[in-house]
Amino acid sequence: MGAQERTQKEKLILESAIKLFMEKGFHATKMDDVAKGAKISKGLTYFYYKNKEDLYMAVTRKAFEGLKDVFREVFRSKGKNGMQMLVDLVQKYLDYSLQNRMYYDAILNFLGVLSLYNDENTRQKIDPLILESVHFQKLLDIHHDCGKFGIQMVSQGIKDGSIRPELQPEITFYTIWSMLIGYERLSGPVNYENKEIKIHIDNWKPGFIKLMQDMLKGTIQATKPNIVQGSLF
Amino acid sequence: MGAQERTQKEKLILESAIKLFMEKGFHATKMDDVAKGAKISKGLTYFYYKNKEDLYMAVTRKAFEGLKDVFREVFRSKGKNGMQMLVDLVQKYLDYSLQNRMYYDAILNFLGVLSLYNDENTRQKIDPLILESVHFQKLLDIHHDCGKFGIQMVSQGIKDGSIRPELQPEITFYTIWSMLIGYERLSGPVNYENKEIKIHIDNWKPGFIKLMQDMLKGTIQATKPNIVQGSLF
DNA sequence: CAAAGGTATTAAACAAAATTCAAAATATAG
DNA sequence: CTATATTTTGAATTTTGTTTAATACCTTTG
Repeated sequence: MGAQERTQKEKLILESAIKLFMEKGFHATKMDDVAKGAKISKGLTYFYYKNKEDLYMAVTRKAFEGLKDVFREVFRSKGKNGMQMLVDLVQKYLDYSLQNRMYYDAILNFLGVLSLYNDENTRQKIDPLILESVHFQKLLDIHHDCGKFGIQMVSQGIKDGSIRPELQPEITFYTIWSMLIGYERLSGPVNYENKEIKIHIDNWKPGFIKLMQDMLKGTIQATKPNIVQGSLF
Repeated sequence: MGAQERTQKEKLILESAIKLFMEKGFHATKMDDVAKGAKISKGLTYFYYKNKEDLYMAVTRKAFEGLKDVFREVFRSKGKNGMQMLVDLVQKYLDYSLQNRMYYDAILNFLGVLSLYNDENTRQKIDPLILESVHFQKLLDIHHDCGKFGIQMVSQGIKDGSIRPELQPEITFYTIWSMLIGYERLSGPVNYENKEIKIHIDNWKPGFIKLMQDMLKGTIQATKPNIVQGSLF
């Protein structure tokens, strides 16, 4: 069996895992089911993936690679100034995170682990199986690349004058990324008491993007006031 | 044994669980250890908590109650306008999330579950044990209360003129909350290649808060430009 | 006060699922 | 075509969450 066939099998297992994780989530998915889905024996999954955590890291890697594609695609697109790139990024990022919930859960989980990893005092709290995974190492790079793309977009915006010059690219980009991460967690319909008003992704997103733009622009042009209108409290 | 003694035992178990979750995390903590820590038999933990998930929900509840205290405390503090309240909230929220990492993980996990819960199509993907937990129901209320506090702060700021009037309180508050959620996930030292510059919580936070303020204020007063200085790309 | 009934507690049994392993099948190379 | 390495399997093992049957304890009441 050549390396091609090997990766072939690896892919089969990965695809089975992705399908099941999407349907039932990580914990409800049994290694038995993954094997069945890939039409192999359970033991063989352990030949290609060290353990369930390693398999999850492989899934996470695929998820984060997809997100990195979003960053790259936006960054490579021609004829946009920095601000336009960032608005575009926000749109596409949110689309990706909301349309691939399981993937995004995986990314978020990785970011939590990363946060522990970057601090020597907390590193030992990470499940050793995660650190042993080859995919974890790759994820560090992918995360780094995304940050680099984003920071460059802000820098670009400062250079071309679409973003106010006193901003620091790193801090600014990380703040935007923070917003994006939280958005997905909070989105979805939220009911407020017996009132029928819901804060829903569909009517929240434009306001969210506008706020981000306001944050980056030098001057804010006031639109018509909108005070109590539509407000619950 | 009266109700007091009962809650006494419940607390003992909860405290043991919290201690262990903080030290080793949820998965690495075994029900056996929890029981040992509370100096009771393993079986008894199942008398007071239906299952491990239920116990985790109890921990999450304690975590979210602590966060709600932060919201309430800020909201009740006198002599502040809306903007000052929000800046205060951001400071205290980040302190809380960074000083209680395990608690915050639990809250974030709950927010993820909530996001599934609020959408009828995804609700069935939630582990039934979570939905059965009494603590889950309480968490819905606590989450709601936090939102209410935050939205009221923004409303207050619009009324007293410290926040620009065209903003919608709900959307604005949820956007701020998004930022806060993401901040914790991204914080910690991040290394960029061989350069020794790190984006660290300590030097990121002031810039983060400034950006949030800029977003809410009607006019942005430019400070001295800071373009390439300290920027990596 | 003693029997009855409920509540709390334990230790052992059970079950589910991840992981390991020894043996068998298959492929590859000399 | 034989020897060696790689792949694959199914069963054994282990770990750990959960259930249960038996026991101790406490409270009420006749």
